[in-house]
Amino acid sequence: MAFLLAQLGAHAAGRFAERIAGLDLTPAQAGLLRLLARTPGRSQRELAGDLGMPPSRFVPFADKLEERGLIERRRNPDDRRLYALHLTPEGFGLLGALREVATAHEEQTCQALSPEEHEQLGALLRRVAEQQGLTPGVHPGYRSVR
Amino acid sequence: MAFLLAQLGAHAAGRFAERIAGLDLTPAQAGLLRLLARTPGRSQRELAGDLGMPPSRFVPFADKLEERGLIERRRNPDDRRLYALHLTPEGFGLLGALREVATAHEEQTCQALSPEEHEQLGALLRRVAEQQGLTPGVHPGYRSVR
DNA sequence: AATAATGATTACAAAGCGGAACGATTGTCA
DNA sequence: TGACAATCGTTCCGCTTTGTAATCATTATT
Repeated sequence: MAFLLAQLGAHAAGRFAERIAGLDLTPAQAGLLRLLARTPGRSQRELAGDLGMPPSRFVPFADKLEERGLIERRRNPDDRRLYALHLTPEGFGLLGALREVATAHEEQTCQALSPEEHEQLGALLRRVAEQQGLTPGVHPGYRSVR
Repeated sequence: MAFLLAQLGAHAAGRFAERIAGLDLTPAQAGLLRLLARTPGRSQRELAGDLGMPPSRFVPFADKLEERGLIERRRNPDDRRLYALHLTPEGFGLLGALREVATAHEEQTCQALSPEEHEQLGALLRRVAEQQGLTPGVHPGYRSVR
């Protein structure tokens, strides 16, 4: 059943990747936008950690989003070593489109379930996730498997 | 909740990968052993398709397992173009160890649930998987996301 | 004031990826 | 029967992705 979980998880992740490709986003990019929406102003190293990538790789990764005008690097006056990353207004706009895609994806994925079962499944998964020590909203699948 | 599914799936897959690393196996390698245990004698192209990798990449992939004496390429007398892949006795032996790891992984993953809930979760996931058109036992996560 | 530690960045080598092309074998069809 | 297309396994190759180590600027430590 853990196999089922991995199988379905990969399937859901794959379908989601296809959908957001229409917005010209990869799953990792969407993950960063989501992280910035929830907690703005964090340093690149922190964010890289949450996304599971080495800091060296985060730099060109953030560059692309900055060039597209979706995120912004602001200097931290208290500590000029680190940047504070923020969403631009364009970034917030794209985040809105992202949410729409996410809810459509949600519906399509759980099509087989009644609303009650849907809720039931969510409750069970949350219990498992919590016991496993997963941080809500942080997706460990962006990084390779070690 | 589709996000939760992907998150948990990646987590489960990652932990499983760590476990079987002790057997010097990657998830894809374990997947091939499992496929061969269920249906021996299939061609490389078929197996590559199930694992979601191009045939060109399957060759060195199978080479490693053959060098370790876990699988065997037998010529098909009826059609000498294709090989028939089989598990060796050593391969069966390792498969046994693999099953033990899998059940331990299963237990550890669903620790938070009672036996009834465990069964309940499995039933829900199977319903979703079937409706989504997933082939039982075939893990789409070995291939990159398209 | 000197040295260590931290964040962002660059440089670079290694591995992984899939498509195209090739030889061997088999199917098709006139 | 013979020519041609199709299939399987394999090799080749360019491209991308990956993580580690070195570098520079800034801050903490002593």
